[in-house]
Amino acid sequence: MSKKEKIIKVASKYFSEVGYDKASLDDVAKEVGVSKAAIYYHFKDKFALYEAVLCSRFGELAKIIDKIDESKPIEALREYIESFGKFLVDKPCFSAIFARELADGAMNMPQSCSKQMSLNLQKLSKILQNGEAENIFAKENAFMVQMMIVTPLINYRTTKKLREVVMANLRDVKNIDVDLEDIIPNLASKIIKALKC
Amino acid sequence: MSKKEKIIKVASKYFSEVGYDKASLDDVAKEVGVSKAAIYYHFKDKFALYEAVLCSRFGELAKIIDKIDESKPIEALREYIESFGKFLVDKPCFSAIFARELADGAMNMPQSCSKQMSLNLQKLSKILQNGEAENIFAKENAFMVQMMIVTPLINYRTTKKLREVVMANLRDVKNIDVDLEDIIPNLASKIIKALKC
DNA sequence: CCTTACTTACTTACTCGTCAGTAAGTTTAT
DNA sequence: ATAAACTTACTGACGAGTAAGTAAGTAAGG
Repeated sequence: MSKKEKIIKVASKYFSEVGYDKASLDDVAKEVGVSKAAIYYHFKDKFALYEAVLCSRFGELAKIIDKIDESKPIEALREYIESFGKFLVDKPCFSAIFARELADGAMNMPQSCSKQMSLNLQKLSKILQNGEAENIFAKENAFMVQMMIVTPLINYRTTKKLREVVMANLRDVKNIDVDLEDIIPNLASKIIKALKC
Repeated sequence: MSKKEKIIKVASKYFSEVGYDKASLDDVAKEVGVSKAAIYYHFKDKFALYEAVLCSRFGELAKIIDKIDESKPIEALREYIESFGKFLVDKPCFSAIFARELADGAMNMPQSCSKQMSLNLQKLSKILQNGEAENIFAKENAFMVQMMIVTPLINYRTTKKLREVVMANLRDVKNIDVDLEDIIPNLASKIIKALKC
């Protein structure tokens, strides 16, 4: 792995763990084993490094989503949700970064990333429209459905500690802290049920 | 309104708009019309001010949720979702702060707040259990249902600009940017449908 | 095949701005 | 008079970004 790739990898860990502002490039440099100026050799500034992290992830995701066959609406919707879920499981840093980005109003999301998010939404929109044409789904606001899928999943990862605190507070509420992997098919089934005519 | 209350109000605006780290107490002080040291007269440090903001909001929310009559599961669930939604509409600063807190893993959420969040979850859990006992709902993970309710709603507010960007990218995907008020009953119906046996 | 010119990929050592937090003094209300 | 509610003016630390230097490699010319 090149130094540049290593910088991206370590930076994505820091951005994920502590957020953009608290992530210190001094720390990133120290962990990579280079000087801070080496980061500035490869990236124009802190934000360019963040862009590199974000774009690589959103690019991978968009590729996966793009492959989904949208002809059978229910199967396609399940695959859409499960693909997204699997991506979060595979890329543990992505959940927190994405969640922060949404919470932040996607204020500093590079154009290329928002374009790829748009493509994902377009895919979902087509799936829903096909379902509507076949009288399987009712007419829906695609963005809202997107939010129903994306936000519970990305925030599930980020709230692990919160679940522990809540479980400590409430002894009678059980079985709260389930693995993300088990949550995904459950959410998929619920959303499909909610959308079916 | 006392200076202290005014500080909390302005601070909550800044925390909401730019997040904890970027919110500068110099800016808060300037907008309130006091010196920064006046903030330190009323609050031990920046985090204590943040706690005050957070606790006042979570306290109000918990009071509202606590009043819900949980005997009729479906009506109670609808009221739970709509009360939460209404709270977000009434307190526009809360969405972003809550969203950031969840994205952050609720790392710096004061105990008193996580306790009140636990109480909300307990209410939801009771509603679900009553529904289960009456064979209206299946057995559910209350935390996951909580996430399905809370995360789309809080992130809906924060993603207004993202929706505009997406709509500019995709001309054929229409009617995405609906008011939060209209989203709430829609989400409530969908979640109830998803949970019904 | 070896020297010169140039590039790549860094390092060291700094600057500069911002911002949380404070010490000490001042005004205001009771 | 004295306590509460401030203000002024500062410190100290941290972190983004940079200027200047350098070792190692590559290409070109003689």
